[in-house]
Amino acid sequence: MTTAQHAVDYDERVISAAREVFAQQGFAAPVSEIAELAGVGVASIYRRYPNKRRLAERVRIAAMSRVIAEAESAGEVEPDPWAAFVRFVRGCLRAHTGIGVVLPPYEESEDVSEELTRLRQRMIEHIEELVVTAQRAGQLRGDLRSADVFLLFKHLNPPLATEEDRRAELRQRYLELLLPGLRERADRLPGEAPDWDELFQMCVPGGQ
Amino acid sequence: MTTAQHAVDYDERVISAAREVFAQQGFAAPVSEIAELAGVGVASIYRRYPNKRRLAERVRIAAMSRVIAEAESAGEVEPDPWAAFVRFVRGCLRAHTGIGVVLPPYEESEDVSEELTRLRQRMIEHIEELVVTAQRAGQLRGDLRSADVFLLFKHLNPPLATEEDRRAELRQRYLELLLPGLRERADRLPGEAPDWDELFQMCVPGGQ
DNA sequence: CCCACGCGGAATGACTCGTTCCGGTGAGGA
DNA sequence: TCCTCACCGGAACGAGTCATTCCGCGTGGG
Repeated sequence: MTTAQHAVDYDERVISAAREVFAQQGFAAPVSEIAELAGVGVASIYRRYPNKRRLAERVRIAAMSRVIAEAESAGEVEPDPWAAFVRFVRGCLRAHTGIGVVLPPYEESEDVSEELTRLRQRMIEHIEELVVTAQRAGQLRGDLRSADVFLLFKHLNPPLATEEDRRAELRQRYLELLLPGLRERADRLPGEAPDWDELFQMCVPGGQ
Repeated sequence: MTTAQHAVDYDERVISAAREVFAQQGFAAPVSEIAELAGVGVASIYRRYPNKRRLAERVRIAAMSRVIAEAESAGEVEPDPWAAFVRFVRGCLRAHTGIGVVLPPYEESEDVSEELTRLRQRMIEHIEELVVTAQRAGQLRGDLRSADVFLLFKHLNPPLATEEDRRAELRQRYLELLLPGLRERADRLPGEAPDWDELFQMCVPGGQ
């Protein structure tokens, strides 16, 4: 069964590379890049998946499962609702979760598989629960909706935003979430300060 | 001078359309789309600008000037430092300011014009001042840096993010800015609630 | 009524990317 | 040791996209 084992490894490397590439660059990323990251030839990818779209679907299903797992474990590990919520958000943003792959539609006319639809529903329900629980405890601002969580994820995964995100209304909403967090407050945690020079260089065009 | 006036109108329409298109889709957007939005033929654009890059440079210079103007007027109009800061951020995000065009580098090896460099410096100084002033007044969280403002703008302009933004460190930082704003607090303003159904449909893939 | 001038949009050539094809290679059997 | 053959990497192919250029037309001034 050496051969079969080998095939499994191959699969795993490909899926993992696809998650990373798709999450960072969106589904428009070239297959060749996935192949390179996985250290295989493109043909090996096409030998296992009929086309790019199917590969993407597999990756999405895997990523959604991870998000669900993240939500479940967050609720179990952290008794405090706010802590659970924060743990979930942070967990989803860890690279290996691949939230960036969960968010964007592959294409306008994607015929969504049944499995994907079911997972999506479960995922939403889990997030809903985390939000509502934290709100009932008076720890999460009451006007937050689970849709906001997706919005937040989307903005934290810049390259994945689609046409609609640009709508002024959504930007407005996002800003409303952000600004209150910027005001000085006694209970703010110190937190680690990033390297300011580096941050500047990365954020400002034509950086010195 | 009817002809000259006509040419000016033309120019203005093109620049304005370019700002909109570039801000929304990034500099990779096709020139033809700018032409269509401006209601002119592509040739008319190339008759006035030698190539796409030069057009982009013009647009950036115009946008940076507007950002600077926004910062100046915010400081003058609002005596309260926090209000001035918020007004500036909101002002930059208004479509006609074109902050989305200011942020991204056009390309790796862009030879930045002198004018652009000078404007960039002025812009940074203005933002610095707004931030520091609000901090001295104890209204803006003290760990905010002007670089954060760019980071914020970048994330509020999803399609413009570049390779580097995805670095885990930056995401981490951004999250730190966001999360405190989500906690329940007495002084939170009510604000207008968006249409949740619509928000969901836009944020969740395969939306019902 | 004629004629440049300026315009819109089609044509061109370079390039990217999904998918397929092909020659090489190494493990395993004779 | 040599032969197979299943599997692999990367080159090849065809379609599509986009920056830039070219061309014939409409029109306003003479």
